[in-house]
Amino acid sequence: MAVTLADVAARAGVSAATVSRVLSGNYPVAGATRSRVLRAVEELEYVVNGPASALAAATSDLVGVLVNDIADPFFGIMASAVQSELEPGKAGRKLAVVCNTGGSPERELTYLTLLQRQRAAAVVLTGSAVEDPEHTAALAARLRRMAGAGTRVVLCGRPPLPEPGGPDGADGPGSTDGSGDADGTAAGPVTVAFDNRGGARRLTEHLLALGHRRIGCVAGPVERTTTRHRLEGHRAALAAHDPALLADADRLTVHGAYDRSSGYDGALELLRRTPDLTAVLAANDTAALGVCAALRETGLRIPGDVSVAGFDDLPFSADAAPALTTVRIPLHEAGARAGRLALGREAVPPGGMATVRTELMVRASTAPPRTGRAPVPSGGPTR
Amino acid sequence: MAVTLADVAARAGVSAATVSRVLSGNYPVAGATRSRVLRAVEELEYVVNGPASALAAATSDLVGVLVNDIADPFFGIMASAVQSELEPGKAGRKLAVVCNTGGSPERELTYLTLLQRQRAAAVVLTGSAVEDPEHTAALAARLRRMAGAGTRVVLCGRPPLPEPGGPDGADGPGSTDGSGDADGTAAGPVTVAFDNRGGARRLTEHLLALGHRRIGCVAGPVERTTTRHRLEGHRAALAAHDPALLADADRLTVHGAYDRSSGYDGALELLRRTPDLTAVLAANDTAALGVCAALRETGLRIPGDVSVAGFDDLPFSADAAPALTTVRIPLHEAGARAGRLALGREAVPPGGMATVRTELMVRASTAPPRTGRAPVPSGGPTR
DNA sequence: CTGTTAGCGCTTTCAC
DNA sequence: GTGAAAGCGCTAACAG
Repeated sequence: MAVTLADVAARAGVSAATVSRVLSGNYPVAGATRSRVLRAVEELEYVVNGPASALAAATSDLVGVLVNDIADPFFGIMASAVQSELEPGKAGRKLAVVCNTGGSPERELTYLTLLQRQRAAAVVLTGSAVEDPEHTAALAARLRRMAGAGTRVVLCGRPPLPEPGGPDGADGPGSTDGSGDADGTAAGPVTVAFDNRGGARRLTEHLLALGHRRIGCVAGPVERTTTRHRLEGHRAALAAHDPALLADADRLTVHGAYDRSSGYDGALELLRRTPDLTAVLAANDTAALGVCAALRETGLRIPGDVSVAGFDDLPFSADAAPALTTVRIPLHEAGARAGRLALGREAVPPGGMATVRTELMVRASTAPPRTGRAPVPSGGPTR
Repeated sequence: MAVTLADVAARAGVSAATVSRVLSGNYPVAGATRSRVLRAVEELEYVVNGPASALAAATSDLVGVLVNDIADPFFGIMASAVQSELEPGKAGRKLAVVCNTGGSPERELTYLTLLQRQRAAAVVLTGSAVEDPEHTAALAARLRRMAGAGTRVVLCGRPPLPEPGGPDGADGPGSTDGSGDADGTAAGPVTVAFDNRGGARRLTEHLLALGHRRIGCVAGPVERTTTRHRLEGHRAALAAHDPALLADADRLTVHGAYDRSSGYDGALELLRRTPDLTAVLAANDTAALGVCAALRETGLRIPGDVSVAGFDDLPFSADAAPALTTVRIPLHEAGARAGRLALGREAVPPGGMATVRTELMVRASTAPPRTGRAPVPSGGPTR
């Protein structure tokens, strides 16, 4: 059907092996022969058969990038950065496979299986991980197996995997061969973590310094590492400032997804519970936009009546009105680093983990609380 | 090294062929045998070798999705939609490969080669196409070849490919086999186009109806189909309303990328050229945010002094302050449809092309022009 | 430097 | 219903 190596070899008057060598370029070939082969390739419009070469060479040039939501720029930026590192010299070009898990543990595993089938050269898991112990164990086992088989595993924006840990009886055979395959490339998973805790803590300290005491939190989904870390940072700041503030923390916290409508709904719920709150911390910038919309529709001014802060510092945050105070995560740098790690082009950090610093970006959406503000105007939101 | 089909067969006490049949499920196998095989698979933690099976079956389960900028939600939303259609029943699961071309023609071709190597089941090209004749011809030829080889080709958000057209001598052998390979699946490229022209036209008509006459345009990159179509729609509306308006059209148009800073810079340039303009049309919503920022920093109010409109209706547009008047493109629906077409799960529309309607979304950023407004305040932007 | 020779792991007729 | 055998197209030792 299609043109094969043999066809090219025939036309160039050489053996298939020679054509293969010319194409992969990792072997000495006479200049004359090489150009003759190249010409034949051109003339026949030959295109290497990927599966065949992957089968014979037992390697593939696929790199999987798992994201929780590709429509969210948070992931788009990281994916783009990972991919930008995947094309060094024309030769070792890798193909990034972006897989959208939708945040579902099952799909995460499913895609990993697909990637495993393809004998992917590496996989990069981005964003928060689900904290269900069962899933975590299954995921860790799967990733360890892939790493053992030579696939590089990089975690970007989530904490390291738990160690093999506790005994795990009732398992099929072959479950004890966890040790590396004497392969050399089979280092365990590498992590590029974000300092969500520190960022959240600094953000809350900023609000506290401005004089806020009743700070609402529209947190992310429960059972997610990122959600937990940001909340922990927030509460640590509260505790350090005045342990008494912790008393109201639960009432001042609602959970939702990392999206606009969760911010909108969450803000309304918070306002219902605590009409006199003076600030709202959103799960991320996207949710912050929803919070702002809800406040505005309720008749509250930002930051006059209520201060609002986001997280991530996505591109649109600086352009929101008012510009959003948020915590910047160097997503591009983190993704690029993950990409290099996935290719083995960067030394693995000590302990297999690097933490990316986050930076507080103070902008117009936060200001000192207005003392003695009247509670929520009657009427409620207009939508 | 890894567990193979033969290992599973041995453990289950059957032949490799039987295991293969059980796994692919497209062949009658005795119930008892099937469960025995399945158990062996479980116990051995067997994972199919993708390349090997792709080689033997001469098909792959990869679907390539080419995007111009994965960090842009415009593409993220479409990619996500395409992918969401790629997993019907557990069985025929396809793996979406999102490739970021960065809008570069070379990379577009490079990725297509990579996909061709992998014998991708389908490729979906999203977003605007570069209009360089040479590239267009190369791209069309390449896509036709892939389609001829059985790969489904879908264009989403760009116009159909040109027909083979003019004679193209001086070509290698095998360049005349363009006709389908009697394969059945080898239909030519299918297109899901956006009605950019109509949307732009309606947007401009809206502005015209409000009373605007000096409308600036921060258009997208030159030589891009989307840019040209939106500009054509704009000018058609102008011409229909009053041909005299066309005279200033060129002076009132600047080009940039589809990003925030292009909108920012473009708005300043437009203001410099035409201080008394009363409205600005941005290339897309992201650029519109930049336009708004520039206007605000210049001391102009939106829509009081200048109306602003975007294009695409990305999620954040409704939350901008003021909420952005824009043209909604049903990106998710379009992407989903492209995904179904790529899988052959939806009938090819007549003529191989479907046009997705666009919808004018009138919000708060556009209003009647203020008559007799004073020109740009002195001082200029503060950044 | 180049050709020969074996497979890589799976799918798929064709017999039984 | 199941097994046997013949490749799919390429790479990777070995010879020469």
